[in-house]
Amino acid sequence: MSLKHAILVQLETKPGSGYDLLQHFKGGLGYFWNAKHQQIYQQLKKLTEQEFITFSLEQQNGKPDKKVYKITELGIKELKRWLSGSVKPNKINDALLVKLYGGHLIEEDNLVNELKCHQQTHEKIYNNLLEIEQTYLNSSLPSREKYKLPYLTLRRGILGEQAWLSWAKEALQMIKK
Amino acid sequence: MSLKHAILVQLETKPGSGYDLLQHFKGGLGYFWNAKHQQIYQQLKKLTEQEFITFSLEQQNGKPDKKVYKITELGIKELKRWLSGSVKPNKINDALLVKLYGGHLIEEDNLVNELKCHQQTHEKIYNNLLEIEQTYLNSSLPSREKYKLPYLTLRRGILGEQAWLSWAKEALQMIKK
DNA sequence: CCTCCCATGTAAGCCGTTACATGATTGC
DNA sequence: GCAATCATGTAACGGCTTACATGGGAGG
Repeated sequence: MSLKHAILVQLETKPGSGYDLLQHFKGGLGYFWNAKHQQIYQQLKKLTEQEFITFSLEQQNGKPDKKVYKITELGIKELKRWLSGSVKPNKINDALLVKLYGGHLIEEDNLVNELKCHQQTHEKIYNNLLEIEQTYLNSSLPSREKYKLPYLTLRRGILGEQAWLSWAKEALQMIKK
Repeated sequence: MSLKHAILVQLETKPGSGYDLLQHFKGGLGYFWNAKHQQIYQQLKKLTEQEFITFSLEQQNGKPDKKVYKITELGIKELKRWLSGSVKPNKINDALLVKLYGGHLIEEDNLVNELKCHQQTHEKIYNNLLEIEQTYLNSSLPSREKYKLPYLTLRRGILGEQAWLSWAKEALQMIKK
């Protein structure tokens, strides 16, 4: 049930539309949570009903209208309540590993191709994260201080992807042998 | 929708009860998928209806009866079909990172404690995985060859946990500064 | 023309969690 | 006595995915 709180956290730092939130969830700093637009719009609706957020309509020229959401006092209270509680360690449900585990039932080429395909995806994400890190590291000291905690989530992404890529290299070598 | 296939993969290597499967999902080699008993029993029911698995009742002395499931020909066919397809990269939904991201709203001590608490959990998992690795590495060559692919999923776990622990160390240092 | 981007939603259905339920045995 | 382990399930609810739906503007 953290999508709600992931949205609240984002809106607390900066008001935005459902579409804006979606971009964040796709992009780098949204590394920590994934959501599709359908789910985001549904949650925004619920959060509005609960009065944790409000929205104002913004007209744009040449583009559709936007609903710009921002967090309310009540929303900040709820967010603080949630942040003060403890969260459960992340659980891992990785379909690729299920496939590997049962890999003896299929052709080796299939396995190798799948791994290489995933490797490419992870390399892209990794490079993307490194770019964002560079932007952070080149920013001013007060800015770096301000975004210290979000930067830590970025670091989690970077170290996680490094580990994934090391593993993939090792795995490909071992399969080919 | 991979829990079904995670179960099939497990039953393909060795028949077992719902309870046995649960232990696998909790223990080391089940690192790649998580499930609670309620969900496992439900899926076993569905898989039985679809005739991908069958079960036989086994009586035990001093313990409740067991339903020992095993995969059918049809089940193996279905499993091979699924294994031959491609799977999507894993998505990350990490509540701890959401909490960190919004950490400026709560006290630093809260954040540090939460991190340390998760650190302990991950250390336990890590040590557990290393133990299993030792058992694998000390096994006979034909055995090592046989469990080559499951071993790769174990390696994923080990490298993943190493990365997590490195990150946590870094994060704690950075927060305290 | 076709595709991508912007921007928002509804509805159906499966996936997963939480709560509830039972009952014997073993160890502290 | 109390908790843990073995062993299996049902029911309700909320989370998440997939499919369907609309509609204008920009660029190739």
